[in-house]
Amino acid sequence: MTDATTEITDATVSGAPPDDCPAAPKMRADARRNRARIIEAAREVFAKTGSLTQMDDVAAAAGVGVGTVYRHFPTKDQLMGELLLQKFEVILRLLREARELDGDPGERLLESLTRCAEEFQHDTATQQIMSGPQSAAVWDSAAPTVREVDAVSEELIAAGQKTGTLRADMTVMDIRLLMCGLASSMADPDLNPAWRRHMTLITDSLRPPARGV
Amino acid sequence: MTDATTEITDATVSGAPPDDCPAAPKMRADARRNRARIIEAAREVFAKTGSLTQMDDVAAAAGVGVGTVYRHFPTKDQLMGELLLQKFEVILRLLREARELDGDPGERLLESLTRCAEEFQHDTATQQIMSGPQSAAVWDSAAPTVREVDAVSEELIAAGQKTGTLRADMTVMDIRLLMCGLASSMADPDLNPAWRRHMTLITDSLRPPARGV
Amino acid sequence: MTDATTEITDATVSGAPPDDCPAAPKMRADARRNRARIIEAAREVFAKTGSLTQMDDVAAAAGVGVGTVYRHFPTKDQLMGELLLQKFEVILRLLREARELDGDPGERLLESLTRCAEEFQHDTATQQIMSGPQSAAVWDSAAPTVREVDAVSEELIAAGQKTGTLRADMTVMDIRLLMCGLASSMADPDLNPAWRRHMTLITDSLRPPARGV
Amino acid sequence: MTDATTEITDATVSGAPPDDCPAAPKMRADARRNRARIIEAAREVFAKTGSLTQMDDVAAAAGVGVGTVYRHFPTKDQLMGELLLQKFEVILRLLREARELDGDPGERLLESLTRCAEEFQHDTATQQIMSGPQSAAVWDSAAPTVREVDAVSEELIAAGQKTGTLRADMTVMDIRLLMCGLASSMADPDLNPAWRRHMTLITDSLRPPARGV
DNA sequence: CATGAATGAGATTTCATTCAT
DNA sequence: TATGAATGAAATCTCATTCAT
Repeated sequence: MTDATTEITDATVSGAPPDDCPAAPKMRADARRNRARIIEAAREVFAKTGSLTQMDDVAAAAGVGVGTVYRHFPTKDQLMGELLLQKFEVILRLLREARELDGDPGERLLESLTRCAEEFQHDTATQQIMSGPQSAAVWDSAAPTVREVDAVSEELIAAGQKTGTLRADMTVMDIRLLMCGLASSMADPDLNPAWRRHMTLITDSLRPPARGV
Repeated sequence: MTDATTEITDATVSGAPPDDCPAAPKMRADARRNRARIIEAAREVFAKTGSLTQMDDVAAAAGVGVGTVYRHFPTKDQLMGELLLQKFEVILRLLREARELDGDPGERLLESLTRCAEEFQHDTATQQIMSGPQSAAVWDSAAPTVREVDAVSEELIAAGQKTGTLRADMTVMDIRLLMCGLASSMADPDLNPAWRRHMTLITDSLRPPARGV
Repeated sequence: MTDATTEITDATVSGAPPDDCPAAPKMRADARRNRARIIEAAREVFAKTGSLTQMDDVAAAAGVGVGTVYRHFPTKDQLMGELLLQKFEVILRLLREARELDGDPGERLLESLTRCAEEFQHDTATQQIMSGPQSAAVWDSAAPTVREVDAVSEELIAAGQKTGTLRADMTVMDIRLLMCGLASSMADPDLNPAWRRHMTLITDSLRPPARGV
Repeated sequence: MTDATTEITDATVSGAPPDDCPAAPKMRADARRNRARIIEAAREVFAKTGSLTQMDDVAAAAGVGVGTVYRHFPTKDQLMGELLLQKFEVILRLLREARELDGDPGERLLESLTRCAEEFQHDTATQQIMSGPQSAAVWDSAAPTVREVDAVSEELIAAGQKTGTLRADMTVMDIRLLMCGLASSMADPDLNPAWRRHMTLITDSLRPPARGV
């Protein structure tokens, strides 16, 4: 990873709390610790139980009272949004890494899609949020990161199309469609075990088709 | 198509209420009318509100009391299951028709997948039920039809593989994965308009990939 | 049984529908048949399920529609009242028979209390009605018969006190208290098997106590 | 009575919440206050409306929301169970006191039965719960106390039989049968005023009958 | 600030009773 | 007249969110 990437990553990924939220840099030490514990606990319990997880469960898992959870995330949607944001920050990092690596950019993109999928693999909540009909508010805080993800993707797509690895008509929309679909099949216990097969089909559909575009 | 097949299709698709349900052939005229209204209303309101739709809303939309809804569908899951069942009956019919038509069976299959998708296109209810995380009971009544769908699909896949239209490693599981994914992206208002593009990608991914299986 | 008794029994017991009810002597043959079937079915299903039996169940057991049940018994309470009435008619008959028999009247009374209990033994509904807090309406139609039962009881008590078999301070109220209590313990699945023991205690408590009244 | 026994009695009777319930000693002051208010309100409203009392009514009577009632008693059965438990704790105390007193143990037992009855006298709720057909779960939390009551009763019975005060064939089951019966007649507004008479009959039936066992 | 008790608007489901067929 | 479909007022229980301690 280059320095440039690291800088961007740090600024965008790590701290990055929503402005209206007491996660500002000057947060008290214990508050920051609590916030971290809550997010960690939320990730685990949402991953297990999906979006029907209750706020009380998150609080219990974090070892704090519900009130504390609400102090940091005034809404269940905002808490889920934070989890989503963090996932997309990881995704963004993966794509940026792919962009910096040597080798065919198309292949790099396809490989990082698989890596992204691996991030979802055990995270029921993210699967459900990505696939399902959630309240729009969940996406609010992740939106800027999603836009960055799209930007990096576009670069990679363009480069991959030049080398002929990716189909000429491919756009970021394709990635959204397919990854949304993947998340959905992953969220289904029956289909989840076959997710790598699904990934293969997705990958193949993004290469130039045998019969031409 | 043979007469026998047609008969079976008709018999299975049109009436086809679950055995334990008051939709038996000899239902009273008004009851049958109400049942139809409830299903229609359910489809509409589920499309609007998603799976968090309430039974009261269905009843109100159908212009009947809740009790009436419950008389016809003793459980919310069973009502959702009925919506699913009806869609799958249509799908089954489409696939059977494809099987009987002349021309390359692989192409027939791919075309009928598109036709199936057209069935979902405006049916947010089914999209959400298919893509979302539902209690398993929702699938109960549709299960036999789903199995028949799989059976017909398998025939078409085998034939399509012989003529080289479909990839050699394709199975019905692929269809499930991809169609579940399609339903999911369709259910997202942002992605829905691009569903034909999603369908194209799906179709392409089921043909033999350029680089071989 | 003497003729006199038979006459009374016939008049009081068999026909005897409440005045506001279409069970009047001039009921149509099929209506009378239906009424009988309903009562019979109600007795069985109430005996099994107790007072939480539903009207639909009664109708189903009788092989008629709910509407028909309601034609004969405008209220669940009235249907239960009819069952109660019939039980008390049997009780009345038993007590009258006791009165006519030879031998010590006190012993006759105590024996018929046991016989009455045998009538309840398998009839959960009557047990519950007698012991539990039911809507007063249930007792309405049985009330006159209950009064007759009391009258006969009083005769037997007086006679039994003369021969010294029954305690001198005994009244019909004692019977009510004790039989209500018996019904209650019978209604409890744990206590029910011991009901004959309960009966023994009851019987003993109605004889002159060892230490005098 | 030894000091130890007294201590245990106190410990068991006063606080004594079920272990799985938020009534643990370290409950917040307001929570404990609310819990007490709920129990008190429940007793009143159950006394009035019987076991068809609704949780909403209890909540309203206690001046709290339904949610609060459910926080303390996750089930209606558990709430009723608590009422029962508290009564049986009083009963247990009465019997233990009887065991420690001087004088004939049989007489002590019979007297404490009357005292127990006095506890029910104005508590329609307990009367109905004891006499009526309740779901078995209602008895769950009181079960251990009931067993202790039985144990103490057995001691007293054995001692009372030795002195000839109690009938030779008496068992705890007799007490259950008779007290269940008493509760039932008490619950009936018509019979309630005569409950002391009922108690007399019960007492007499537990002494050796004149004609021998 | 943290806590977790309290809130109360629903959510699903039941069932005595009514009424169109 | 008989039928059984329709009714809808409860009843129990849940859970995101608030607020007193």
